[in-house]
Amino acid sequence: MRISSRCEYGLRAMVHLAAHDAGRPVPLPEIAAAEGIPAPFLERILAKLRESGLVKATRGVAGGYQLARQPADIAVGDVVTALEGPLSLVGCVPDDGACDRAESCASRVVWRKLDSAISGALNGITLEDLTREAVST
Amino acid sequence: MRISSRCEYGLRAMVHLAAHDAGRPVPLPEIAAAEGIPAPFLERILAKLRESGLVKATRGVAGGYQLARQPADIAVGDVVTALEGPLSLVGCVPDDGACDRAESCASRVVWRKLDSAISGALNGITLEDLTREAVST
DNA sequence: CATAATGCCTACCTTTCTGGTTGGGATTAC
DNA sequence: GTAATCCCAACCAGAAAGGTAGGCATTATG
Repeated sequence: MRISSRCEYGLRAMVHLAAHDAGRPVPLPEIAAAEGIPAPFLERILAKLRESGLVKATRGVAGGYQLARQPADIAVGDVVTALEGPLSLVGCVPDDGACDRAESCASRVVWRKLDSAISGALNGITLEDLTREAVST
Repeated sequence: MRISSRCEYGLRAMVHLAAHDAGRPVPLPEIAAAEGIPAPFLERILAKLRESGLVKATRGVAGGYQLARQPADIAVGDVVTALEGPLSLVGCVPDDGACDRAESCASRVVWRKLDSAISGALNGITLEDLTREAVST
């Protein structure tokens, strides 16, 4: 159970955008260089974030990416969900019909609790919280 | 971010052992049949659990598996750690030297918090807690 | 002892995911 | 028109997941 690079990169990029927001869009190569992320890879990550409505892109020469909402309105959970799909850890937690064994339901208690612990942790932190902690360069 | 079948199967097997403990070892095929787990796959899972000292095996005709400790002394986190390796989600959380970027350290706050939320949830539930909830067949 | 039930071990296989790269387009400020 | 930028689709190597096959070691029982 490990966080994927995609997810880590995505969050770092979002924090970068939150910290370097000065009205103008931030070009992808700049983010990639500052964060040490392979540019083509970051491109696909930002594409997902754009499809999920978390960032907006401006094309053309002075283009780049910007947060679509205020940093205080974007939770870390939003970013992770956009990149990794639903936070749910096991199929039977959201779906009540997938579980037909008695013992299975016993362990289900665990996954359900784990699920809420994770969502709680991730949804309780916003990008604004993170920029406060970052060394603003 | 999804719980692996290995982990789910392992926990179910452990709950089964906790619920069906009558002094005699429970043979693997019995667990496999009761829980709907492919026997050869379960075999490797139990091997890991045995190496981690969570179950003990008896060979020979009336052999099988038993919990190595009392159900109240085995946390779900023990099982997950045995099967999935350390619970840590990202390399830089335990290792202080792996992180050289300022922004990276900002997101580190997230992973650290997530880490403790997960460990808290998993270490707070024991097998005994789970057998209390299971329909004891 | 022979046999059958069991645990133990190694190797293999297929599918999917991860983390990338390549290369070419479309848009737009200058 | 040109250069910077976003957009997109295809491809690729390596690892992991999930599972299978087959054989060896141990032991209770007749």
